[in-house]
Amino acid sequence: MEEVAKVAGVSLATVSRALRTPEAVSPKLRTRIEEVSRRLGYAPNRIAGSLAGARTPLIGVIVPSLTNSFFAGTLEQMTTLFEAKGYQLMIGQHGYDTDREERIVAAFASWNPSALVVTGRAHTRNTLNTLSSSACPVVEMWDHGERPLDSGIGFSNRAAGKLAARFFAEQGIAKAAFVGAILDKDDRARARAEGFRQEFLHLTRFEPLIVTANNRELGEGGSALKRVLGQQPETSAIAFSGDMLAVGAMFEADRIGLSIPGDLKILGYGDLDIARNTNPRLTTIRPPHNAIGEAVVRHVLERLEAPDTPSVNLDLGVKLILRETV
Amino acid sequence: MEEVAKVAGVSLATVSRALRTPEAVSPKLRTRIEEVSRRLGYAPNRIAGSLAGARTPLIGVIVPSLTNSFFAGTLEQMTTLFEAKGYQLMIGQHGYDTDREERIVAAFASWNPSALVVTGRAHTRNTLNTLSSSACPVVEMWDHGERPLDSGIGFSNRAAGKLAARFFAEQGIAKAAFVGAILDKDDRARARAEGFRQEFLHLTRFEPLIVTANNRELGEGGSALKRVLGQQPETSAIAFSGDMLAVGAMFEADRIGLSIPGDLKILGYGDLDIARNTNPRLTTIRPPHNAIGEAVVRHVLERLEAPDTPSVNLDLGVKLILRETV
DNA sequence: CTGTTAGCGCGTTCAT
DNA sequence: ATGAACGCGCTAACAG
Repeated sequence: MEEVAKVAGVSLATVSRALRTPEAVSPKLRTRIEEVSRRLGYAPNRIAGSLAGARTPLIGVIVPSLTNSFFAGTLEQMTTLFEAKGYQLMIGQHGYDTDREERIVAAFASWNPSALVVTGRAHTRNTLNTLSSSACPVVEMWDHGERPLDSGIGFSNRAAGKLAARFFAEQGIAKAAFVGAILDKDDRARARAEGFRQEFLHLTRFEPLIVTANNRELGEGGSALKRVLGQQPETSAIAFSGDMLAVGAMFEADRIGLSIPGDLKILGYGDLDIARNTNPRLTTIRPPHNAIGEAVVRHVLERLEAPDTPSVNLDLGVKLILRETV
Repeated sequence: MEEVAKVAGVSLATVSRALRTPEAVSPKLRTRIEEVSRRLGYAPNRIAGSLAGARTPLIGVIVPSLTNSFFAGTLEQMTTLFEAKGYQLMIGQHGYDTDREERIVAAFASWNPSALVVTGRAHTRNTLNTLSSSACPVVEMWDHGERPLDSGIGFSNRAAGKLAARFFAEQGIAKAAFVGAILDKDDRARARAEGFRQEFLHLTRFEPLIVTANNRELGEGGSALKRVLGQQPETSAIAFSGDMLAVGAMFEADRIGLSIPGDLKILGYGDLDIARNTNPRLTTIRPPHNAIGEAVVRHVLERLEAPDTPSVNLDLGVKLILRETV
């Protein structure tokens, strides 16, 4: 910057202003400075800039997994929307491990980000402390419940589970099952399972079978189906914690000669692209995936532009997409 | 930090040392300082630290898309491996837009990262300039070719296309097609398409049909199949630029009563989890996805630990996974 | 509108 | 082994 200033014949401060707040510099100097800094290939040092300015254009976003297409989608959306406003996403991933989350949150907070976005509502004490003592807006996304730390934007996973149970109960199903991926670690999937169990029991007086899958991929859907049928042969309907598991079960059903929905009804969750392309097409519950990313960005931007904007706690709801597997 | 120093009754420098290089401080003071800083919830300011230290623990990684499961997988892997060494990933995504890439690279470079990892070999002049003038190691991943900017770790997409063509040619196929997603933007998919076309033409003297799909999802695979059959009804084998497209085509084939591989042979690319679960199971080409992430991390770590480590240019190769759709 | 000056919070010499 | 002092590159006040 010193060199630019020297060549352009101005002071350091003017160079800084010309690049940071061009409207505060006379057009003549501005163009000259811009020209010189381009010619010299000058790139401002963000680190020094933020040290002096006490704020970075960084938004920390922490998700459990990057390969989970929901989070990948949210991140892709947020990246694009924030980029347009000059913010840059700092992405963290903890693999459903709250201790790892704690370390990542601490690391992110030390960068003085403009905002911090985390997934879900289950955090360690320390995470909570770090989050609440950081000066920036904090958003908990992808879940909904009472009293978020700061702002909450998502939907009730428990309600999603209940919706599935109610749907099955209305069809007069007595023997149902819920297959969930890593229910021990994924508290949102667990909330759906729990909502399903409670509501189904409440409405039908039958206790549904709950089965845990080891991951959210197709192969596990197939083997989970076998386990369900082994433990509860009369099962006539299964709800899954993800579309991929559901599709895996459909493939497996095909292999063992079960017809869908005749012999077995299948309900997915996610409404991924694949859901409207299988044969038969998959009935599924759609979370507000696009709405979440948009709402988070909009809210954070508002808070950043008008710091007195109040926190929010939004429930964006879920939707049953009726197709052909139920 | 000042507060910690005061409470512990030492100087700022000693606090810094106790936290940064504990072995340089007497055990007594060290434990006292650690205790105090924990009690006070002191979190060092990374920004100030890097300004003084002239290097950040940040690794910039730029991919075209986060929802593409290959890149998501590589990122997830890299996140975990780098995290274990105290590095933090800074992730960027440009949606196959080289101008956006240029801006992201510039933004990342201004953070003084420890390393910069980009996807592919096609970049704008400015990107190339920024990259080569940044002091850190630079890795171009997911593709292979002559003379990378600094280090290259990937495989030859052209060779992958040729492999598919050779495989079809050996089966005596005359009417073949290649369906690729966004071939206008994704230069790696285009390299596969081009390799396929050249090799198939070379071996059979038949020009294959090349069709572009608008995205890499299942729905597009189905409609691409219809387009292929419309333009070249005698097509007996199709290679796809992605497994999801291939599976979409399989579903569509099922709907229109085409049997696979009897009436139509299908070859995927990616070897996603779904490939070994469809009925019939999908024959596909597997890129070295896990090997890429690992190799990038290993190489970057080596360069960081021993700065005189030479650059590399690795071709990790692809593999044909023979299953039941060909 | 422009220049001068004072830090931002820490790592790192250099003395001691 | 410890402390004092400097400076990393820039932005924000202030003065002119």
